[in-house]
Amino acid sequence: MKAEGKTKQEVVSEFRSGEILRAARRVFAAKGFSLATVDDIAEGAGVAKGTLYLYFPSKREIYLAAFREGVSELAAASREAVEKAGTMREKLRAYVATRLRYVEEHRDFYKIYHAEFGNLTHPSTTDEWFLNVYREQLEMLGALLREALERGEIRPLPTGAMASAVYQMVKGIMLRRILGWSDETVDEDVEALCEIVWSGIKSS
Amino acid sequence: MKAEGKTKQEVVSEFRSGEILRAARRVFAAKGFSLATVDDIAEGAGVAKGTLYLYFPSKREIYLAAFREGVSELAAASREAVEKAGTMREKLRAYVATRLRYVEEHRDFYKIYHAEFGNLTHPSTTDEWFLNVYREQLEMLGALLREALERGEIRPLPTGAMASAVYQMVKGIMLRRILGWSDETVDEDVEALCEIVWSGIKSS
DNA sequence: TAGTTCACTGACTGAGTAGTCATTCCACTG
DNA sequence: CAGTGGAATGACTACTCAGTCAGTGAACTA
Repeated sequence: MKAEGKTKQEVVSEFRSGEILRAARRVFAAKGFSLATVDDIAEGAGVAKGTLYLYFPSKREIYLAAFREGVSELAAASREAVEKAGTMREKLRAYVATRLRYVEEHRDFYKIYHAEFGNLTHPSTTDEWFLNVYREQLEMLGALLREALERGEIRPLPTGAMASAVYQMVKGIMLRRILGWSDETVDEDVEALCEIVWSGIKSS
Repeated sequence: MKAEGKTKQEVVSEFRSGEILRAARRVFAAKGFSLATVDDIAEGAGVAKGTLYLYFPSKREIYLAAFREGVSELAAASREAVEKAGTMREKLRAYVATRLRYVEEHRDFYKIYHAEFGNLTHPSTTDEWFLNVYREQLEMLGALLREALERGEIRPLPTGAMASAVYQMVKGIMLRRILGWSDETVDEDVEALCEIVWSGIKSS
């Protein structure tokens, strides 16, 4: 019972999983789930294919592990940013800024995340899980909007529709940046987006 | 040289291609490109697999044919609606309404269209083609916004970012409807969306 | 009626790939 | 240094599936 911190084995093991996930994210981002092969990932991680299966039970689980990490981080960061901010307008800006910045620094993650959205209408690879994540994300925005609505800060429009619109607007700007179609800096995009959204929903 | 209208063969041939494409759209919408099999489509169309290859050279071409038709229709309808409308605000409403209504009646198409967006960051199935379609769609919106900007109808924000935001907002509402998460009627969604967008961009 | 054509069929082929497992390698122990 | 256990390997298996093609039969033709 050598119970101090981490055993050597644990360290090595974590290092390996980490390397595998890094490689997986690169490969899945570049090719998508179906076209990426397990051999690609093994090669990218610098290990033999068999080794992958010592750490993960299947290709899908590798994918999910690579994906979940980012999704959780992004969701947590968004939530935290919103909670910290004061006024509705500040919350909005915090939300937009946090997400755009996160994606800017995790481009491989964004590509997977974005691709997975495409599967939302035919749940396959990630089954129900990601659908629920999306629902929760919208629900968080929805709750925020309902509160603001009660305080009369925003106009009386269906909050569900507003939440979808805001969420996807942000995602659209992310896509634009990833495709290299934006000349603006992140901050400029944040600024423009906040302007549009806030003018769009605030009570006049 | 029996050159009146269509020969019997042509009629039969068109009927077959039509049936195949209808089946293809159903299958691709339900499973996505990779998980859909050619056998699925053949079964859905009520013909043998070999028959598909009399009408289309490959799985990918079936997919593209099923996809292109809808994309072109939607793009044409959007453009036409916008051109017919008078003021900027009317153009916006025409754009939103046309698209939401089209998707409402072509749900299978929307699922393919939506899924294909996910591949935009790793061009594979549709290669460059769909990327260009998307670019053109944004460009149409962008041009519209630039004109309005020159006339001082909307506020001075980057038109590219605005176009992305608007486009994706509409797409987000489509997704919401397809997932069955919207209690609103199409017209109510159109109304809400127009409100948000117009308030968001019009000059104050 | 016998002959010809051709759309159609579906069993088959071959390529590609997820997952396995007998073997090798190496770090550590006594 | 010999012995041991477990991590790592990669050739191999089992399977899926896009695409093929020899064969069938129904509709025409002479």
